[in-house]
Amino acid sequence: MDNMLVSVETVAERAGVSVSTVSRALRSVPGVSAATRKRVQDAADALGYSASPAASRLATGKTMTVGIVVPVLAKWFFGKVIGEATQTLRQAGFDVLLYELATAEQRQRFFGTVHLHGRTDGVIIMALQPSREELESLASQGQRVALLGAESAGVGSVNVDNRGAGRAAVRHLLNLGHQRVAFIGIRDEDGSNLGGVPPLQRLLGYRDALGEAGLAGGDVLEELDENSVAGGAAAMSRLLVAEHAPTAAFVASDEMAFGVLKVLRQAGLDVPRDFSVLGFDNHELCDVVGLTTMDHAVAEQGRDVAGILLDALAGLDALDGSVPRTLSRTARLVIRESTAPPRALRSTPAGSDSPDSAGHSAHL
Amino acid sequence: MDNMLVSVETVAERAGVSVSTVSRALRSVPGVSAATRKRVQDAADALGYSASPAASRLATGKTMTVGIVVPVLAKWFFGKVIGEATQTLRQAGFDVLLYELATAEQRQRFFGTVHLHGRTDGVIIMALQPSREELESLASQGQRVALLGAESAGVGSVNVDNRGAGRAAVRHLLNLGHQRVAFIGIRDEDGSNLGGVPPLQRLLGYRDALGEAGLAGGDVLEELDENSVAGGAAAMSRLLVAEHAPTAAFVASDEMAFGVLKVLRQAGLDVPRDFSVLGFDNHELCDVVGLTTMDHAVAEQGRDVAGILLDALAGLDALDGSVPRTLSRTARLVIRESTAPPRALRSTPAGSDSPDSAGHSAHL
DNA sequence: CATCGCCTTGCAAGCGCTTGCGACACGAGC
DNA sequence: GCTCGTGTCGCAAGCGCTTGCAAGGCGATG
Repeated sequence: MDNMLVSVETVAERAGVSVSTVSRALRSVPGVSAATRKRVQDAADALGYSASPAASRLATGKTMTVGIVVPVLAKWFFGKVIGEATQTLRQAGFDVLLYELATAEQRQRFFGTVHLHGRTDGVIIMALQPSREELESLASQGQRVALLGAESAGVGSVNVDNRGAGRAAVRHLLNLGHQRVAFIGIRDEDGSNLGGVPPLQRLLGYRDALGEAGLAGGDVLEELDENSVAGGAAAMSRLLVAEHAPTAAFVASDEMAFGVLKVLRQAGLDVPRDFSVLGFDNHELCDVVGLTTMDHAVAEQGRDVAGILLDALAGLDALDGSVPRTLSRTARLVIRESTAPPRALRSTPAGSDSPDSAGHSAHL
Repeated sequence: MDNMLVSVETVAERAGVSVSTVSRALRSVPGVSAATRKRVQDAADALGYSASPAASRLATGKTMTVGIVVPVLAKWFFGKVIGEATQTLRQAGFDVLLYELATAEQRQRFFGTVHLHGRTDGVIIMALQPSREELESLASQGQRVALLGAESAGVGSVNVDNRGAGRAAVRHLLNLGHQRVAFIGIRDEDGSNLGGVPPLQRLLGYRDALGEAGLAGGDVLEELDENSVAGGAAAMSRLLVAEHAPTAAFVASDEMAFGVLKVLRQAGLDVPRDFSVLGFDNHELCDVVGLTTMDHAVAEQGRDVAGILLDALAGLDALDGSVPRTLSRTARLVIRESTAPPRALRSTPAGSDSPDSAGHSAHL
């Protein structure tokens, strides 16, 4: 209830002990009898005391804060994963400092200067592949690091098997009978590698599947664009004018897939009758539009990466040079209404299935 | 380049001055000649020096950090608005600490204890209506406050005219000829008032419009549920079994509207031929599904609320007791393909318009 | 009964920065 | 030539907490 005027001293006086005892008692440091500890605790409660973080940070060197770095906040994936991570971190008593590195210039500035030192004990870097020097810079600032959607030797990370997932996704399309399957992927914005590694892995998985099916020889049906509805739409538009247009597409993100669905609709093509679309993320709106996609347990990833950083932070004290944990999960196919066999393969002649066979077509 | 070992002293030695001069020079405090200032600056740069935030916080009492409090992160609206706000804050040299208050219990704990004191200089509270005591608690912790989606005397805030917007939305439906317009709103989760004031205002606007049109007498067509796709779907399902089902609905959030569209589709009803839907937010996916909605410039709101807090923080020094700024913006209708005159009013007999008149129907 | 060791507690020295105040040098004004 | 003001700078006292170390009290031990 009281305000900023209460300091250790006030508590010490009220409890009739020294400040050092107060400090020890409140932090459960051994060396204080249960009786005094309780007395101190009561006094602190009564006064509404809360230790000044600045002072204890200065004295201990620990900030009990971790940073989370993301390329962009206003995307479902990041909101979700940050939300989960912060809950986990908060439970462990950590505050979280947020850094959005939207442009290459911001990224440059962030890694180029000593900013984190004394602000955070560790940092979670999401969907950004830090270079060796960048990691070293962080280490020299005393930061523990955990990566999500990236990997680096000696650094804890959580990943999904994007290549395997890409392959599985395309296999599904192939198994349905599609011969011409396109890939719509994420292009790095402004030249830098903001796109990250996962998108590339998905592309490789796509090629894997095509190669295994003996379909690698044909003309390439790979289109990259920015990771957004508009980007997906633009990419699909380009595909529509290809010499031999595809009958299905594996899209590297659900948001882009939404754009793809939009363009297909505008083109008068029915999904999945005329064209199949398979996304990636299992975005919360997939269910609404009936998009088949690859789910990679986004919430769990957030929890995992937070846990890994917490481990690394704990390992600071336990001086066993334990290697940081690295997790990899495999994505799973979620079938909805945007994928089906290609038209040519239907048992009934084209057009015989009613245009509005409700419940069997995607809804965009 | 160097690490944590550089402190003011190192810089002072290298520049051949005292630590106090270094401190003043680096912070552009008057009382240092241009020559020495440059010398100090060079020395600091050469050493890669960066002042320990903990130490300067302890000494000055200012943290150069602001907190952002949101009820949930994984929603498009919050991601967007936080993103914009953090950019603005960072430009002003502030770090941002993130607090997600997902449950009533977390909210209780957050406001019930002195947590912010010494951690942040101010806090932006989003979509949460803080009580008088809660605000006083924050003030006693030395926090400046700015609100988004809430109002309180003496506190800066940004708001949209939700009531006017609700009224405008319903007017649009009424003008199209709808007689039975439903309202689907946001219900507070777990009993607390997490729903906030804006949803209530939208409901009042709905009633305003109905009243003005002389339609207030009929049976109530108001359904509340949680702010999510599922919630919207559930609410719409309930409306479908009403004695006299509505022909249009104004939905208090786009996400809920998506759920509404989903249920309508499942029920075999065409939007907008059989039913009109009007949402709220102008969610980035509205364009994809063709949802008519009320736009309230989300990004601008983020920038505005950050600016207001920044002003309040600056006003700390300038001791004119200037009243905090309060902004209110009006939403605007964005027409897409989910609204149209009710079936009964069509110029052509029912059914004569082809079922797949592309470009004129919503796509869910 | 004296001694030793352990458990509690307090003292005081920092942690790295900021800032009021005094010291000093210099040019101006009488 | 002396005083005074202005502009630069350094000294040292904190800011509020943590922690190594020493002091004191106690029961256990020989």
